[in-house]
Amino acid sequence: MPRPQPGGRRADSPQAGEPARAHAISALRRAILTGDVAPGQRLVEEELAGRLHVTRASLRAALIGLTADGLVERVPNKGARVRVVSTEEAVAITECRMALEALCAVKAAEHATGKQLDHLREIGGRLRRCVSDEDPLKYSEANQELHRTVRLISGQTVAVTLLDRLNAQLVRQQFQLALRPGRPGESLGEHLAIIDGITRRDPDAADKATRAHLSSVISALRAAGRR
Amino acid sequence: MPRPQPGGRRADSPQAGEPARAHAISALRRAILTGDVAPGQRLVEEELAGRLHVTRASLRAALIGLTADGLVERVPNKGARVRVVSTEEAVAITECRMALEALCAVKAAEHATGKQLDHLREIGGRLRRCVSDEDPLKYSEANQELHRTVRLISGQTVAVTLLDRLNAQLVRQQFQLALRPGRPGESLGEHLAIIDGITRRDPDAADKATRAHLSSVISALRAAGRR
DNA sequence: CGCCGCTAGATTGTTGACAATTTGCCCGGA
DNA sequence: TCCGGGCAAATTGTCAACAATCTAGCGGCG
Repeated sequence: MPRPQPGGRRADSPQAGEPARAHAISALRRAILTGDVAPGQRLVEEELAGRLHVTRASLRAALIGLTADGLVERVPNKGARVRVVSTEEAVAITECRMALEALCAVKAAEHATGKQLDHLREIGGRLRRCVSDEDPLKYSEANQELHRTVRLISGQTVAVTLLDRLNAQLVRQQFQLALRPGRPGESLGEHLAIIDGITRRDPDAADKATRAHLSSVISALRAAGRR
Repeated sequence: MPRPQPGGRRADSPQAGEPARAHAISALRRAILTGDVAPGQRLVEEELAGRLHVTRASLRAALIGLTADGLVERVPNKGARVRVVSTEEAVAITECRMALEALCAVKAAEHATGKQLDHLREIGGRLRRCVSDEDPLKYSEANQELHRTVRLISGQTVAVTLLDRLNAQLVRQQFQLALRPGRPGESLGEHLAIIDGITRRDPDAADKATRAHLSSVISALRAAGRR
């Protein structure tokens, strides 16, 4: 039965448009990001199509889209696999993040509203609390929100789009990093420095703080990759 | 010769793999970049498929790929159009370029081989000659090669990939810019400064020169957009 | 005379079947 | 035993037809 009745289907894909393709994309993306499908694993079109209740054509379109996002690798006539990012690639990606996030931080420092600055300060307080409570998961969460907020304030939609793509490729590494004991406390000062630079409306300080933070992330990535 | 089938398609699409899709992508991309199809123009699947001698499925896959590259805009159930980049968007894109090209310039200054430096100097000489000959087309060409070479030397494959995408969206604007009288002479100094910084292996100078150059490009974009 | 619903055309989204390519395996021979 | 040809299964690439959706023009009604 190709038509799942209104009550049926999954509990997702709410929006209309290209239902099958959109559903396939979001489901696959989620599966990759959460690790439900392992990196390097083959993605056989027919099998996945069956599992997601879409046709091969729709799933193929989804694979093409995810390939552009860097989450999937496709080689002609051989098939698609979940992309594996080596430590070196992760470092290179983070270097690009450094350049782009610094740009966002500068712009954020230049034209943030008072309300937005309050939000940043609030996040800073939350980060502090998470460290003293030794809650790495919540810390990682607040961390993500910090970066996201800085981007939002910057208003650099192009840079934000690029950053979102880059970050999606690193979720696994970042997750591992966040769980390393001591890491949150290590990065807290760097995060606070970024917030400080922006709230003081000092673009240069925000730039330097962002770069310092991501340099530290690169060191941590390298250290984690060596094991 | 790969395998010219007796039926004889067109005189192109030489490589194997996904012949139809690849052919459609390259043909469409070329058409968009050269302006054969105007920005904002609707891209009707059936019509294009017929023109390129591929089926709608293949062409649709190509459209999805080009959408990810930012060359095409697709809205569900309404169709695809050639993406138009406003002046503001062009500026935002160039700001991202600034961040990423500066990164490449720094890396290039840090680890370029002597041979690569010779190549840069050779390009510098060519730029000078084009200005004194007042040949804006050749200048633009050499300009492109300069940026491409810097990226190549940097070895930052991730940044290069992003930059290629960003640049593809700007070809039209850059082309218009290059034809403005006086513009080549204006940017010559900036380009030479970039080359100088890299050949002197001075990352900081390369960084500053690259940013100065792209700031100038942004000014020129704004000026051109106001008319 | 102007506005609303409606039908018809055009266009996109989806489907299942067909063709081409790759890969692993089996079998015969040295 | 080891090697190579070639067959067969699996998988991807392509195709043409079908269904859903949107757009525009037209006639009826207030």
